[in-house]
Amino acid sequence: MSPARRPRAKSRAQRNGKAPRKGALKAARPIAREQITERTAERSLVISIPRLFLYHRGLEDALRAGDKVLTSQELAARIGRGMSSTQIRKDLSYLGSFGRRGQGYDVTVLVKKLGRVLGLDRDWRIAIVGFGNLGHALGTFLELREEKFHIAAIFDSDPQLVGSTWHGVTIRDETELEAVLPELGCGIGIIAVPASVAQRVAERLVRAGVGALLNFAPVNLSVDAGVAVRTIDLASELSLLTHHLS
Amino acid sequence: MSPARRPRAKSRAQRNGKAPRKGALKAARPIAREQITERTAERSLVISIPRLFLYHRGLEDALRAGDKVLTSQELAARIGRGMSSTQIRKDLSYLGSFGRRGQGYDVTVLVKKLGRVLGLDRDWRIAIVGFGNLGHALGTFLELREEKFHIAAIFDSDPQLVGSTWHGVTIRDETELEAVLPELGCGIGIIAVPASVAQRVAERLVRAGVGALLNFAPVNLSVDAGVAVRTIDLASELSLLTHHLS
DNA sequence: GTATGTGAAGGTGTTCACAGCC
DNA sequence: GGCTGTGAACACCTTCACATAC
Repeated sequence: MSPARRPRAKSRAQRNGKAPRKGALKAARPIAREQITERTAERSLVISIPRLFLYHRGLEDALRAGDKVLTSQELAARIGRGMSSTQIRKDLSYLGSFGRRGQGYDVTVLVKKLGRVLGLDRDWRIAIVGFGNLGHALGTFLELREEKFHIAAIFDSDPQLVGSTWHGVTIRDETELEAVLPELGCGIGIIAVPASVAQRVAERLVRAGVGALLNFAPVNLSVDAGVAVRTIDLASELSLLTHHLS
Repeated sequence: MSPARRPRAKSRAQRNGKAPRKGALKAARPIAREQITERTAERSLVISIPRLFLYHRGLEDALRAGDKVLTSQELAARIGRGMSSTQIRKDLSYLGSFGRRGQGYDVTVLVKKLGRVLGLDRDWRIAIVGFGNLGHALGTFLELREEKFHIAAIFDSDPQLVGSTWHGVTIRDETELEAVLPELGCGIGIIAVPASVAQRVAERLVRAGVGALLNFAPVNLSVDAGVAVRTIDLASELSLLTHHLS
């Protein structure tokens, strides 16, 4: 370590003579007593997955625009809103070294790498439960716009709907869920049913082998640890916006 | 300060003789050089709005279940997933002292307080741009399920739709947006148009006086600071789930 | 020169531990 | 006894500053 290398304040470790703390990695933390909830299980550690999606989208845009090489600054500018080039470099460095110093990042290489990390290089089969207005709209949207996602099963409790087909998929009665779903190999379930039955539907989907749920009912689903849940609550989203307005 | 009050490690301030740091509040930070982006502007400071919505929903559930008083632990259990009672108490303490020590929180008082903070005690008028499958589903959902939100204007570019009415609202041509919208007093705009035109629609909504946007197009909208934007990107949500599965 | 990659510093949000009160 | 409210401790994530590489 050469002299004149640390013009900022002295490091905390130097000041108090303690060894750097990062090594321990929360080894012996006392287990929380007041809650049975398992301790998150998800280790996001510095790099955040949602941010990687932003990068991926930005890079895809750049690719469409014809860029072959992109610097972290250019990517940050493309993404906009508060993304710093440093943050991008830091995140990407956790996936390995893909850039060339002095040049930037090869767009195709990086898109491919991110795609693999994010699981975008595979196709996914989806089951929709609840094929009313919302379920129908979601299905249409995905079927038309997203090549990676295929609607492989549809369930509803409305006798008027059950039996008809939609884009080649037969709409089945909700009671058949456990019987039919396992052999269809759907990893993802979309819950577009009223709030009152959402929890029950979630449990049944999980029992049928679905490992991830996208929930549009305004309830906090509780499912086994190991099952991923994302809830999109339109009312909450709107309320967030109103909060900003007042 | 009595003796025997600090069994944990000595405070950083004590160890290195520095005064507590929290006072300064990032006063003279050098302005970022490499980006023109304005410095977030949003101060969330410890308490997070989305979390308050969780509390609000949990309390409403409790109210429906007949609870009059709730402890922070009970609320945490009701919300589930990684909410700690400490976190709840800390957040609520920023809004004032509403609990009774030894007892808990009065549910009705707290619901009302949170509702006021979150802007849930008012009605809101919404404009929907793009009335295809998704726009239609969103409109129906809100009209039927959410009393606080009223669809007050609908725009589409499809001549087949323009002119017809839906729940008493006439569907207008998108070109009329600037002419019609200002006098309808819509604070919120929902963007349910294809990604390719979303940015343009956003700009026009903002010019027509809309202060908050809920965007379903998979693009990062860039709008004036001061306009709130929430983007719900179904593809990204699904991709997040797939990441969990692989 | 330019841009990446990365330890260390710096802030921010969460958790702890306990005083205060019922 | 129980539960709230809160300063301080802590862990996490972001930003800085600079060595390294092109």
